Amino acid sequence: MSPLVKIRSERDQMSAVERRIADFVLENAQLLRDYSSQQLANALGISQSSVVKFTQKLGFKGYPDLKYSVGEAIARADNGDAPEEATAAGDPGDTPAGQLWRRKSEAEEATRLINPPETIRAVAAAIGQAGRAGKVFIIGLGEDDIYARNFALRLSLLGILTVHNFDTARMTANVSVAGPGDVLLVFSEHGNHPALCKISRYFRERRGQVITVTRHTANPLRTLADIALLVSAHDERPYIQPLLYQSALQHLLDGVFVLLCEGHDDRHAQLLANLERIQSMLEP
Amino acid sequence: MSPLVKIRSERDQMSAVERRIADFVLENAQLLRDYSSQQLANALGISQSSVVKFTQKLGFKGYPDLKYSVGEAIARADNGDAPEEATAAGDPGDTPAGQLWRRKSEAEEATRLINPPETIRAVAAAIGQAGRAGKVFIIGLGEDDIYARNFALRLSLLGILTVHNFDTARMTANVSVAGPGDVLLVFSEHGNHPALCKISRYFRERRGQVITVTRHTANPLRTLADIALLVSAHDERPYIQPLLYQSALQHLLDGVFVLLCEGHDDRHAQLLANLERIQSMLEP
DNA sequence: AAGGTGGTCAATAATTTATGCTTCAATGGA
DNA sequence: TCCATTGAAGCATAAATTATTGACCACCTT
Repeated sequence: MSPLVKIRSERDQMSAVERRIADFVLENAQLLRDYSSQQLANALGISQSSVVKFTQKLGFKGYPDLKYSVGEAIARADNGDAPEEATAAGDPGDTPAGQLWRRKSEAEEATRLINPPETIRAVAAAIGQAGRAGKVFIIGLGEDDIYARNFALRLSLLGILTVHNFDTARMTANVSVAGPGDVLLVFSEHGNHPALCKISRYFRERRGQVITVTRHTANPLRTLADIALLVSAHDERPYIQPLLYQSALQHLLDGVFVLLCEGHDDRHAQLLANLERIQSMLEP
Repeated sequence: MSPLVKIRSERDQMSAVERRIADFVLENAQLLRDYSSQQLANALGISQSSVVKFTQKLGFKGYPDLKYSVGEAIARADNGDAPEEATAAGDPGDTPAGQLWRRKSEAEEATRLINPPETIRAVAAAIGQAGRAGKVFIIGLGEDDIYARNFALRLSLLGILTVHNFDTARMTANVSVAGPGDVLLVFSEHGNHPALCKISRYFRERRGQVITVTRHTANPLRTLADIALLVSAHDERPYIQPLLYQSALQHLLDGVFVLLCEGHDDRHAQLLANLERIQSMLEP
C-alpha cells in the first residue's frame, strides 16, 4: 500500500503535530530523501521523537522504513494523486473537472482503506437482517440529511422498511419503538451532535444495533457505534472538501448497497418491481 | 541512472570483495530493504566498512543512499534486466468496489463528453446571475428530488437564494411569482413528466431561464430548456445503473458548483461564513 | 628486496534512530 | 467540581547504524 495514501487516509484522526508531519511528508515527499528524522523535526520545529513515533504509529518499522516506502511510492509515481492513468493525449487530469475527479478518486481510495471489506459486509448483513426481521432507522441533520435520505430511498426500493427522519425530535419519538433486531443508521460528518449521541445511546439500550457514518476523526458518536463507517476526504479549499466528502461517502454506501443487491434474488426482484411501478407512476 | 545498471557496469573493474557485494545486491535487491550495512557484511562474511566503501566508490553518499536508490529502482521495476514483475496483488481494478469505481469513471467521462465546458459555464453564469438579481427555482421528483435538494443546499450555502420544492403543486404555485432573471432548474432523469414540462413551459412564458438536467435521451423536457445538462450512465444491472447515474450527475453539478465558487470571493466568503455558522450551531 | 599501491578489516568516532520517562492538557466519571 | 485516566509531546539517553581512521597484508614495480 502506498504510504502516501495511507498517511492521507489516517490524517483525520491525527493530532496537530502529527498532522503537520503528515502534510509535510505529503507535500515534500521528494525532499524526504535527504532528510534525517532530526532534520525533518527541525524543519517543523518539533522533536525528533515525535517523528519516529509518527512513523511507528502508521505501522512502519521506523523512520528509515517510512522513508524507503515513500521513495518507492515516488518512483512508482504513486503519489496517490494519479493511481493509474497512462497519461496519453487528452489526459483529463489537468482540466478542472478531471482534477476534481482525481481528488475524488483519492478520497474514495483513502476511504476504502479505512473501511475493511468485513466492515462493509457487516453493515450490509445488519441492514439486510433488519430489513427482513425488523426496521431500519435512518437519521442525519443538515447536509447529512441528504445522504441519509438518499440511502433511505435506496433501501426502500429494495423492499427494506426504513424510518427516515431529519429532526431529532421525531427520531427520538420513533426510536422509542425500537427493539432487538433493529438497526439505526446515523449520518453525522463530525459526529459530535449531542442529540444524535443521545439517540444512539438510547437505541443501544433498547438492544438495537447502531451504525454510524462519520468522518475519520475521533468523535463521540463513533464510540457509540456497533459498526462505524468512516470517511476520509480532504482539501484545503472549503468549496471542494464537501464534494470530496460526499463522493467518498456515496461510494462507501454504494458498496453496501451493491452487497445488499447481489446474491439476493428476492431483493433484486423487489427492486425491479419498484422501479417499474415508479416508472409507470411518473410516465403517463 | 539506475543503481543496478551502474553496479553492473562497474562490476568488471571491481576487486573480489566488491564484486561479491555487487552480485549480492544485484541478485537480492529486494532483500536490501531489511538489511543494514552490517547485516549485508555478515551475509557475505566481510567487514561492514567494505560495504560502506563500496557504496561510496559508486558515487552514493553512503549505504542508506544506495539502499534508497535501489528501492526506487525496484519500485520502477527498473532492475536493468528483465522486467521482474513486482506489481503483485493490490490492484483495485478487480475488487467489487474498484470495479464500481471504474464504471462510475466511465459514466462520468461519457457525461463530460456530451456537456461541453461552454454549457457548464453558461449554467454557472445563469445561476450566478440569478443568485445576484433574482431567484433560483429547483425541482425534482422522487429520486430526482435527492439531487435537487442536494444542489439547492449547496447553492444556498453560497448565499444564492433558492426555492426548492419536491411536489408539482407547490412548485406550480411558486413559479407564478417568477420573472425575467430567474432560473428554473428541473431535475428529471427521464424527462417525460407532464407536470414538469408544464411548469417549465409556464416558466419560459414568464421569461425565466429553464435549465434541465436529464438523461441523454430524446425527451420532451429537454426541448423546453434554454440550457440542457445531460447525463450518460448505463449498466445492464438495474441496481448499478442508478449509482452510475447519480455519480455522473453529481460530478456534473460539482463542476457547476466549483465554477460558481472560483473567482468569486464574495461567494467564497459567504460559504465560509455559512459553514462556520452551521458548525457553531451543531457543536455546542 | 625496498618502496609503493590498493584493498581489507578492526576499532572507533559520528550520526542517526529508538525508547524511557516526565510533563502537561484534555476527557470522563464520581 | 475535582480527581483519575489517558494520550500526546518533548527531553534525555540508550541503542543502532553508518562513516572514518589507521594498521596490516598482499601484490606489484623497479
